[in-house]
Amino acid sequence: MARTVPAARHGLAGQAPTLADVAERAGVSRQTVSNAVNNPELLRAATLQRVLSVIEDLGYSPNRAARNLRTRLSHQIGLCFAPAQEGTANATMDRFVHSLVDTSREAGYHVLLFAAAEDPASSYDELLRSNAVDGFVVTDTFAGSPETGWLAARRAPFVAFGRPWSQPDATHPWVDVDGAAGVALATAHLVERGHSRIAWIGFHKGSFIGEDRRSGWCRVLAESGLPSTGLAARVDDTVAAGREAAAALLDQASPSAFVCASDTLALGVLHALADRGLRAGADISVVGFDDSQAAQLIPGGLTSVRQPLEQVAVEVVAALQGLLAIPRAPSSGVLLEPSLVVRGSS
Amino acid sequence: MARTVPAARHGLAGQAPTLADVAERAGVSRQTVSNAVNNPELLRAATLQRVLSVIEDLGYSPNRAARNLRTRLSHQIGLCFAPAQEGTANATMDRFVHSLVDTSREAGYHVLLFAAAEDPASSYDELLRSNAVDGFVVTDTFAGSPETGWLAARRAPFVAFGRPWSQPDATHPWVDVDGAAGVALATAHLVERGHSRIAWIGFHKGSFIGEDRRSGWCRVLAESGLPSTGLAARVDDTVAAGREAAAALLDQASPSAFVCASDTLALGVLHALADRGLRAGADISVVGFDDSQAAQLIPGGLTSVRQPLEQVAVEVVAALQGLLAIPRAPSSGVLLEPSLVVRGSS
DNA sequence: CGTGAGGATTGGAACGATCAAGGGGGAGGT
DNA sequence: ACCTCCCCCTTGATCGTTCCAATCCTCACG
Repeated sequence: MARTVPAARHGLAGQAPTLADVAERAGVSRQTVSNAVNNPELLRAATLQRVLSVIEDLGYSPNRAARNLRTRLSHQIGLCFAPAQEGTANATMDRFVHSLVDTSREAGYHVLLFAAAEDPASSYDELLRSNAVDGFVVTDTFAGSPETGWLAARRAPFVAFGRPWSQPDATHPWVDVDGAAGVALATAHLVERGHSRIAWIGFHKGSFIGEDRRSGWCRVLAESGLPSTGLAARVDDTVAAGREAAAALLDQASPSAFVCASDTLALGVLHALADRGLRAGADISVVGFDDSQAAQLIPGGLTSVRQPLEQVAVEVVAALQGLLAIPRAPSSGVLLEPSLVVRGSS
Repeated sequence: MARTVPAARHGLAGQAPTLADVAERAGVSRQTVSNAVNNPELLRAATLQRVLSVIEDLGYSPNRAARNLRTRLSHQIGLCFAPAQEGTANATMDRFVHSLVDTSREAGYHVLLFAAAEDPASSYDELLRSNAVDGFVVTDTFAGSPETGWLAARRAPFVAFGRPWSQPDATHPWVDVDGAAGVALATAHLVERGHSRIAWIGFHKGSFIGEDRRSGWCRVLAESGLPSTGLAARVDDTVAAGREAAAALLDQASPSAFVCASDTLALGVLHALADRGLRAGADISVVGFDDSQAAQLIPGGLTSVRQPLEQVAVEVVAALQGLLAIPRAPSSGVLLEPSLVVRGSS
């Protein structure tokens, strides 16, 4: 029946000190130590000082599991990690994830990665039911993904990076980058450079993102009184498709510049130019979208639209915090402005 | 004094069912439900069946926090996420992280990301003390990072992606890719193509990785009876440095091919070639290292050494599992062979 | 038919934190 | 002197799971 005396543990190496250990050593109760950590303003200055110094001495950190169990909060955010497709220049994930991790840390959250299983819903569901995460950050709502609808129905806290294109009645918070504005920047830049026949290579018509970006091109051309007919192509997001589309446009519409919906497509254009001995920048201008490593590093450099991913992360975390503080808060969307990074290709 | 009857909870939406709920409904004890989940072989077939179907009905998932608290295991792996530097073509993180997440899931682990704070040790320490993770995966031991030494001293379970170059007496498990073998592949490939003056552009002498990779170049040249003197440069890992080094070598040593320690440097070489109107592949061959997006997508394509990151992840997880199963297991290192992806630049 | 062996199942305690409610004591008002 | 209030701190209960030891059941065997 002999209960282990807490004091006996102090010697045991490898045994992390608990709140009770700190309490005993500081001569206060467990709750007081807890308050010292979570609500320091409740303690008298002298007591706080004493407790904190013991915490320091013992190297105490609250046990996450115990805290999570009691508070029903994990202080973890789930993120489904979809890496860049091989063969594309998509560059968002790396930078975004880093920003998200940084921002989350400041907000007291950790980022838990998971991969989508065969059944997408089950991964989310399992994490949620088991209380492993407090909420989710959902990216790639690009493709009109079903996750958002599913999570919303389940009343799970989540913030989307990407607008709910296909569900105009969606009520979840989201953060997105104004692709149309980015492409408008790019197009205006080319107009300013004196180009009058500016072509567009974008995604298929079914892509909301593609059409949104395209609208920026349309708008600036219209505002500038420049032609757009016959100057647009809509293709798959691959280098090969961009190359073919560029070749066709060069043959049929003699453009002097290309604006592309992605760096991948822009690289396709560069291929097509190289095929004909044309020089990017000098002979034909090219602008991409995403500011990928490839855009930054290829000889000459590729002018590209850069998404403010750091700020996206900040807004996402802010929205998620709001959501967790007030579960049924009114939803809202945040639209951020991208910038244009000018390099040798224009 | 009225205790809430468990049955009362069934109606409450939003309240996740607990083990006790399942037990009551299945007419067994909590422990039996626990066994059904964790040690099904202990139950009689009929009982197991019954319990599992109730679990299914109720949509029960064990509460992670409670389980972690009791077992002192979090089933989470910590990974310090260092994104690719802007302005370089380093491409390892994205692919590796994805593979790690996938492999971990199969092994029953989740990946927890964190960012290195000002004090590197404190981030690791806090996660460890608070029991947020069971172990770590440490990358970037490239720079002879102090984390490994610190973690080892703390007897924290961790596996390094990267050899303990600077600590030959290190006893932790590690997984690495044989850079020398990769560069040897690349050099042999160029020799086979008929090149006899093959230059090397690598990292500064202090870089163990750089010297390792360089040794692959040396070895193949020696084996082939080809010259190496005057054909090597050691510079910063930037495009600009690669460009300058290539220019200098072209002027002074008239090489017909370049092998580089990174795609970043190789892109610098491509710049230098472009500066002089030389065509990569046709006039001068170039091989990079890392198979970055830029290597894959630039016009012509850049031949590059590709690390088997998927397999690295598998080995890392396996090593970590072993470590967690037997804390003081003898350490071991795993060295994997990279492959060469041949593209237009050679 | 009792009995022991061994597998299946159970109840109580514990993991380490927070919540909710309950004191002790000094200051201030009556 | 007494009551009240507020501040600071303590005590007991609880979150949902697993560990441990004990109990129940089943069945073969003497």
